[in-house]
Order: sequence, then structure tokens, then C-alpha cells
Amino acid sequence: MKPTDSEMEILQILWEKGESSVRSVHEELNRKDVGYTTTLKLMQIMLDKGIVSRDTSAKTHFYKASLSKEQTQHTFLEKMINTVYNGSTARLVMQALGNKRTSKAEIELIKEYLNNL
Amino acid sequence: MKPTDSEMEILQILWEKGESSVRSVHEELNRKDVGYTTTLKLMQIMLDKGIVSRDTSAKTHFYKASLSKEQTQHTFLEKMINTVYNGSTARLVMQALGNKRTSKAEIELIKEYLNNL
DNA sequence: ATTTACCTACGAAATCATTCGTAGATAAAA
DNA sequence: TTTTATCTACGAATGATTTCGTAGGTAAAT
Repeated sequence: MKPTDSEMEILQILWEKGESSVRSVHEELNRKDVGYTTTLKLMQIMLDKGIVSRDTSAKTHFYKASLSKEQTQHTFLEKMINTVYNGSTARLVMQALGNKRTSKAEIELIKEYLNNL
Repeated sequence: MKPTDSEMEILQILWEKGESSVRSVHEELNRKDVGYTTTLKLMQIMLDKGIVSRDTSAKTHFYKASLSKEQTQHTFLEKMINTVYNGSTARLVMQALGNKRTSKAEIELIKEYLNNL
């Protein structure tokens, strides 16, 4: 239900690339220090947990995320707003904008978005 | 320096309540299933890690957070933006605003904030 | 003065996440 | 056909987090 950090990294790749083999996920994660079977094991554990599903019809299995990116991100955000920002979205947003020097383009994007709300 | 989930829960209480005894933190965490010595141990570990400091002049020790709420929240946000939103602050902000029905007052607050950047 | 109630310290078990090595299967290359 | 490459499965080591039990201290209540 709550992906770990490593699992999150793998999910990112699956969302971006779509259905993928372990090898291709492993190469995308450019953690050079970590062996192939580690990635394999992680993905097998994710399968157990129901975080991903897979197609085993060929020798090389293909994995895909069970949850949508949006749904997962939403869960994370909600949790963060409630536990860390006492339920105030504005507080989170302002801190996000304040602490990082956000690019002008990004700021414009947000302004536009706000006007359309 | 990355507090774990349990450590985060304790930090929340210390930020809110200020300097506190283990007992009072333990009661505030309403995890009924967990014993007092567990909370004690966690806070002792946090002391080892430098996450909290304490006053041992009386029999009952008093703990306080070493890091400010703002700084710690910032670290979390950064990490979240990087791991979940591919480094895009705007994407986080827009999802935060989009998924929850944010009040008009909050939206105004954010607009004003953006104009002052 | 003895019991009761809290407190700290701390070792160690239980749990969970991450890592790797090895075995065995299959397919492609030589 | 034999070798080589690549795949899955899975047990087990490692490391970090969370949990609890027990021992020993101090202070208040009986």
C-alpha cells in the first residue's frame, strides 16, 4: 500500500516507459553499484505486494504498475498535507515555492493554473 | 539526515508542544498498541542521531527537537518533488491544488504569494 | 520502612528493506 | 552439439527500524 523509496524509483520508470522487463528497468535505474538480481528481487516483492502485475507468457517477463501515477501521487500528497502541514494545502504550496528557487516558467504555469480554477 | 516515519511523528509533537517528557509524547501519540519503553527507546535513538536534544537535570528528562519544523519539512518536500514529481515543483503544486477542493481564501493567499516572488 | 509508581538504560528479539550468490531453465551463438 | 548469454526463482546475509522485557534508580504514598 505504501511503496518504499526503492519501489517508488521502479514505479517511476514503469509509469514513464510502460510495461517493461526487469533488465530494462534495471538499466534505467542507473545505480551502478547494485546488481541485476537485486532489481529482479525488488520487482518480485512488488508483485507479491500487488504493486505491480506481470505478463509471464514469454521467457522474459514484463511488469507494469498496478496503480496509476496520479492515484499514487495523490495518496502521498494527501498524507503529507495532513501529517506535516496540518491539512493546509496553501502552507504546503507556499513552502514548496519558497524554498526552492522555482523557475519563472514554472511560476507562470502555476499562475495560469490558478486563474483557471 | 532523514527522520523515519516514527521519528517524524515524535517530531510533530515536539514542534507543537515544545520541550516534552517521554511520557507526554507517548500519550500524545495515540498508538495504543505500543508500549512506553518503545517511545522511550525511539527518543533515545533520536538523541544519538542528534535529531533531538534533552535536559537531564531532573529525574524526568525533557526533550526538544534539534531541527526546526521548516527545515525538516523542506527536506521532505524536496525529496518528494524529486522522487514523486520528477523535480517539478509546479507539478506538485498543481496536483495539490487540483485534487483537493481548496478554499478561495487559500487560493488568494497563494496568488498573492506568487506575485511577491 | 515498605510498598507502589514512575523513571532511565539497554540488550535483544522481531520485523522490514535491501543486497547478493547460486541453481536451474531456455535460447542464441559458435 | 557445446558453449555462452540471459532469464527466473529463491534462500540467506546484511542493515536499519521498531518493539519489548528486565534491571536498577528515585521519590512519593501507605
